[in-house]
Amino acid sequence: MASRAKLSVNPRAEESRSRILDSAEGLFAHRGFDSVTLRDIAAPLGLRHASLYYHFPAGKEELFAEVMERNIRRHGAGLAAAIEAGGTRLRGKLRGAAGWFLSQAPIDLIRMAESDLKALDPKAARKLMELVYELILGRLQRTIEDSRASGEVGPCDAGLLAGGILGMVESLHSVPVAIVGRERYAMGCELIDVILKGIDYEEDRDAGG
Amino acid sequence: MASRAKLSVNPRAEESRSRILDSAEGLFAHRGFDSVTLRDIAAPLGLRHASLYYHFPAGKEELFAEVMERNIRRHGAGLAAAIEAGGTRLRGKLRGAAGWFLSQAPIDLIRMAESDLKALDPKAARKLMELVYELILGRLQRTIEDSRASGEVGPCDAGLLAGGILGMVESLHSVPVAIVGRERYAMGCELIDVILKGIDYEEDRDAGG
DNA sequence: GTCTATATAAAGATAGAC
DNA sequence: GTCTATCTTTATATAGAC
Repeated sequence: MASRAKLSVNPRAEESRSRILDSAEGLFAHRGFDSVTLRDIAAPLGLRHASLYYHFPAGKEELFAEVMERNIRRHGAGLAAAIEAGGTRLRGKLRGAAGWFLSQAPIDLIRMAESDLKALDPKAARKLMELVYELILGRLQRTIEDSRASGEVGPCDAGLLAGGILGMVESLHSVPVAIVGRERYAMGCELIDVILKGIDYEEDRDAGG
Repeated sequence: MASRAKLSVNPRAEESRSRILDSAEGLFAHRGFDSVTLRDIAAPLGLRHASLYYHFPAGKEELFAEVMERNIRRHGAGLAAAIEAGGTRLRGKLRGAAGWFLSQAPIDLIRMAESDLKALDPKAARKLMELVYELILGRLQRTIEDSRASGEVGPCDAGLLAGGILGMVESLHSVPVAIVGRERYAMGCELIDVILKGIDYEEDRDAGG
């Protein structure tokens, strides 16, 4: 975020740049690097794809890397806020997290690891993965660890659970809500309740902190 | 599987066709429809991409649809065998399932739903999704329901849990084993144990059946 | 800043030789 | 059955006008 050399301080340029990132974020998040073309990104903005090169001279790869970093940071910030808003108990925090994840485009870590990141140079790919671990998985993990420290839950591998919960909740993105006839958030809460029971969560114990 | 009009009964053709499907299966499973080219599929077989059109006259889409169907059926069969081999208790069955999933290329349902299947005509896409539900998620669901019926676990939404377990276990494909220093299968077992405890699994109760 | 026009590369697909 | 050769389309990317 800090090391990028800005081409201009023109507010019009910055806004245009930001709108491009917004458009690209949704498309890349849903369909991945290879499935999205620069024309897909430019068209909804009324732009020609060539115009994107003014803002991202190095082309698609640079745009994608920047979009992904922004996406992960935004996800992390939203997650932190959702956990915070969930209250002092772990159940509320995890429900908040689930609500946040399900309100956003999926974070498909499998596709990221197996496909998207292989299109980037290894250094950029590594950076993005580290951001995911730091801002998303790490946040979830620390939330669980805090509850563990305060005795709200029993012994458990918080890092493993964080990944498991994320994978579990994100997988709800692919369920056809119209067919199963149930809201994703409600399903997320039920799954979280199973996990909580599985790690001896007790609502009545003091949450500390 | 039954309705395809075979171009030939020549055993050489059938074998070649089968080798193409094998090559394509691994590539498509890991990287998805758009990221794999016909040249990627043909090259490792010492073939030119044009030769694929002999076996799949309708081109990439036909090849992909057939590969995916085969992949799902193979996955379902392997899953059934792994569950069977897991013994009579739910814990063993689910561990068998986890071991199977982790021995195969990831099933990325998010990518399938959000990206891959959109490249197919809706009828073919629908068929593939139904196969996933019938042969993979359905199998897991029935396994849980059987244990529920025999009193091995408490009340639970088996369909929801099946999806949750699949998403949870598949997400292990993206963890960097070299960094966390733990086998994926061991992590899968630990997550399954949490789920089982969360649905009141009791090893000692009679599993019935 | 965005455009048009174009270069270049790579993709899916087809025709016809062998 | 697989090849070579080629067509067409669609990408990314660049150059230069406005």
